[in-house]
Amino acid sequence: MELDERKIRILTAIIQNYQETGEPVGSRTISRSTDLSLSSATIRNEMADLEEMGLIVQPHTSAGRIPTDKGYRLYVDRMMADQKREVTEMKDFFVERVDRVELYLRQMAKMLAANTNYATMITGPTYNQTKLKFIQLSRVDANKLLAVVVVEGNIIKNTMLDLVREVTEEELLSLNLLLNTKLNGLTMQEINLGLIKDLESQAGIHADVIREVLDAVADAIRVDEDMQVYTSGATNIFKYPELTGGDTAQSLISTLEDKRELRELVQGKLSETVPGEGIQVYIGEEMPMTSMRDCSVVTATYDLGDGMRGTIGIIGPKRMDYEKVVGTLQSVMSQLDGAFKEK
Amino acid sequence: MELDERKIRILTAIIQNYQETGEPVGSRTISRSTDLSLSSATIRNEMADLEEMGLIVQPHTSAGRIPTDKGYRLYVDRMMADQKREVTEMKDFFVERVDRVELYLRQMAKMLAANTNYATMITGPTYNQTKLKFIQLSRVDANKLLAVVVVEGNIIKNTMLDLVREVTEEELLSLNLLLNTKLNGLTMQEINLGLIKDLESQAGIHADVIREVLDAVADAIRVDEDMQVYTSGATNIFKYPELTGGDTAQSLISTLEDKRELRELVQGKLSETVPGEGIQVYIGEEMPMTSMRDCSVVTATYDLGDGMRGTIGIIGPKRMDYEKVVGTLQSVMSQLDGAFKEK
DNA sequence: TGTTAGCACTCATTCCGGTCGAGTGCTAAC
DNA sequence: GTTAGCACTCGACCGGAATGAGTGCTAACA
Repeated sequence: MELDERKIRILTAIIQNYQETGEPVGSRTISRSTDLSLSSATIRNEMADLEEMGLIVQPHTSAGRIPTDKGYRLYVDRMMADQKREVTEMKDFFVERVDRVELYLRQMAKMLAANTNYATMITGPTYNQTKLKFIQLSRVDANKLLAVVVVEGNIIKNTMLDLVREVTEEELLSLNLLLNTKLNGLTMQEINLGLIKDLESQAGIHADVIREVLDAVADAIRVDEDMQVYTSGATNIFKYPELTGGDTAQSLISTLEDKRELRELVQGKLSETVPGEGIQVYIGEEMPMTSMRDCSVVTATYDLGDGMRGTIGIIGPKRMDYEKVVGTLQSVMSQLDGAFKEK
Repeated sequence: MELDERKIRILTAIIQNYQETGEPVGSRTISRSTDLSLSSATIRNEMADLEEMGLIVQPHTSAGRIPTDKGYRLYVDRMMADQKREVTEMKDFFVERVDRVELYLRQMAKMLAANTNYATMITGPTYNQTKLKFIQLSRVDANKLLAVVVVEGNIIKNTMLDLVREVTEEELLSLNLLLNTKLNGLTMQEINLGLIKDLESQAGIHADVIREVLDAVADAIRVDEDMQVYTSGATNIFKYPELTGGDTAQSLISTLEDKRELRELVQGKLSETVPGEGIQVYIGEEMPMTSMRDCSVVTATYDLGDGMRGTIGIIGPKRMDYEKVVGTLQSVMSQLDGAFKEK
């Protein structure tokens, strides 16, 4: 079966109409709304073809047609290919510049949800490739040290560590000096066993302490476990009747609330993301999570500079306004790009 | 109208039955379920009295009765007066001891939600009365300082500050020493203008810098703005049909998601909480927020020691199991009590 | 060969009337 | 004061008729 220009225009018309109304769209509607000036009967013939091709279905006999996942996929792919997409302007897009990434991302999620009317999620950046900038050990109690670690982008992390062995004031001082001179500017990957051995021998204090300190440092900038996920606008999904029927709404909100699952998803996806464009669309069954089988998810990877990358996701019904969402995400990307980079 | 023992037993029976089923309860049901051995007709007479007193209503003619807010209030007040309440044991109540209060509270909220099947919220502690324990200024960049503030309970806060004026290494060293000796052990309230003047004169460096640093310290331990609120189990409300009808579920979840409103509520409530027992019950209309008009909220104030107090709230339908909830909260309170105190 | 008008058909939705049953209020008897 | 009996109310449920949007198919038309 040939997929000619007219069929595509009809498919597009169906998708766009369904996007607005959420109702199955009939042949008459298409016949009037498009500028093809074809009668409903002709449209019906074409629609029969489109259905045969698996791009649209009717939810029940004698109802209008709605697009299938495959239909959306075709539409989205064509849309993504059109590079002449204009960046949609955003209302109220003013996020105050703060030094806390966390707050920034939280606001960003909120803003995105308000602008798109979909649910949003945004993950904190991973620090994989990030360079250490500053390490400071301070005595807080007799046998309690506070380790403060600053990485590039001025992200601050800290942990408290209980010492098994006493450390003198002088040892602490030299340890601080040693750590800063040796580790500064290195990424986590670059701190290998050889370097650790090297440090241990040079420290002049017991190896246990060094080991403990390094563990704390690693702990402070650990990525997997406490990668934060911020969500917003979960209740937006109530705006789409096709998601509120049954318990899809409930399970969806559950997934958004319990961030663990989202985190795993993102970590799985992130690794396979192509570094290029970065914006990806997952439609219905393409999502691994069952709770999102009735949704589409658009993700984008942001880069705060210095290899600190995270993911933004927009979760909505399959009939979401892909064009707007992709545009919005691109505009956000450009805002985020290097937002925390040194000026 | 006299409220004798028998009426109270009937009211209690109605409330408890309604608690389980969520359906209006009829006279026959009461007649069989209680050990009063009265016929349904007698119960009907009593129920008519109870209705006249405004303790129960029928949702429509010829339906069973359900308790009113006033009825619940009576029930709860009597229950709270019974001090011989046994502490309900909790399943899976093992929160790993962590040094991060945040994580701890988050887990706590989750655990509570899982145990009670209601939605829960828990606020981070306020630091009003908290004493400073340790201050550390470190140079990160040429004109960027990192201020790390540790308060009692080993809560760590930090901010980055940009200096308008250069500070030498020696100045930094003496500043650290000065700050620690002068401010250690003081609460925020105790750092007044006289003390600041004193510091400025002793510092031997420009007053601007002192001012900037103190602002940063104040900023780091500021309480109002970024008091965190952790919620969990929001989707539990889907388990109660009377909350899912209409858009109450939606607006409820919205309120839980958008923590701002909760924060304001808690801040309002907290101030008027009597320091004694601490557990309070708000039924239906007693809540200031319209989105919670169909709910009851049970709150408790916890004390981590050193005056770090916060609030735990459990949000459920009016027919929530007050007895269990109050018991659970009390058990949690005893766990939390001084959990972060130095041993 | 592509397009269109007409027509019969399908099927979800809505409305309506009837039945059912749980529950009540009232009265009279115990 | 308690209970049995009875009429009454009203929501819930069910089945059928009416409605209407939308389709597929066929035949006519350009």
